[in-house]
Amino acid sequence: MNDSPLDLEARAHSEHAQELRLWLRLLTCSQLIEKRVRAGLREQFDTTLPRFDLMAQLERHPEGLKMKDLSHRLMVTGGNVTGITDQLVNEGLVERLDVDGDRRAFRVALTDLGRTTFAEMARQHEAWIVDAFEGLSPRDLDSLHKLLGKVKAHQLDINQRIEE
Amino acid sequence: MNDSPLDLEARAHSEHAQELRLWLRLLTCSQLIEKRVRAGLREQFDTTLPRFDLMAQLERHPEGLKMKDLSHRLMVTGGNVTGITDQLVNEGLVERLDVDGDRRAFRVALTDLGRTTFAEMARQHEAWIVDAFEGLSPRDLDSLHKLLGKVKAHQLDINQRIEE
DNA sequence: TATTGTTATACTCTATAACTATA
DNA sequence: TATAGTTATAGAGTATAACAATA
Repeated sequence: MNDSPLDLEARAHSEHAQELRLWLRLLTCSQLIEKRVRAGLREQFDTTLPRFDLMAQLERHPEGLKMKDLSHRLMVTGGNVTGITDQLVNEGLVERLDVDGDRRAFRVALTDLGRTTFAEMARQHEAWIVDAFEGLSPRDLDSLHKLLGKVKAHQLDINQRIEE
Repeated sequence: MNDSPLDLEARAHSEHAQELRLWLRLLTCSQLIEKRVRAGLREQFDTTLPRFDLMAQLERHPEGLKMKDLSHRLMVTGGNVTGITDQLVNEGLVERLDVDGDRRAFRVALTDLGRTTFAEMARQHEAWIVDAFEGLSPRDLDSLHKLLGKVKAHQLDINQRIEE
């Protein structure tokens, strides 16, 4: 498969070099970890990250989530959620349940099989992630989390401005 | 298009909650920024991130890069590089040049048009990135860069072990 | 009229494997 | 035999837009 280094960080060269370098490093880190997670999900569970993410959302909402909520939470458009949900329904991991008082919508929820399957995947997923941050002290983890919190807050801020 | 928050961070709940939360936040941040960059490249330049990344590599190597080097640097397999390169060649942004002493290979390099086109894109790209990290002080930027440096080093470390 | 969800379509990116041509 | 690159294929993910059913 892929080799190692990737020279993505190579393209920083202006007065805003600091921001560019940071972005490229951020992108590199998340791509490297994400590649590992995707590969693991495919090899060990024959599944994909979007499917895992959808199930993760449902695990936190045992009563189920409407398609629209899923679409919003997963940051993808409706048609995609339909597709992924269909796959999971076909495999018996997920089911569509009625919503009282709105016959257009329904709740998507994990089945028993879905719950036990997800538990296994989540356990393994956790191990990959712990491994990914192995080199960092608890203090580092905390600093990183806080700094990224600022970044995230600013992004959501921008998005909100755009939506209005 | 997409709304705002995304509840991806919702799935953290074990003794390793710290690592999981960090990963989900890291993923969220890079996805939010990446979405903005992709949208901008599409809307303003009718191009894509992989194409931009390929051109960015070439800009740093005016003498050109071999397909294999590009494949390695961009972390994708050879067939993909052929495809993206073909597109860029068709649009006159990039060209394939001979390599002395190896008639199997050639150098891919930016054309004059490619160079001026890329310069424009890079200028805009930089503005998006600066904007994305607007809320952070130079000190924050630096801390973040260093911490992510540890993460990256560890990932490359793991990859190396796997390759051997 | 607006909303929920589906369907149909098209495009990009990706990996894999078989292939050609050089080395 | 090994390497550089291409081709062919298949699959995942995405957005868009038109559509049906219900509110």
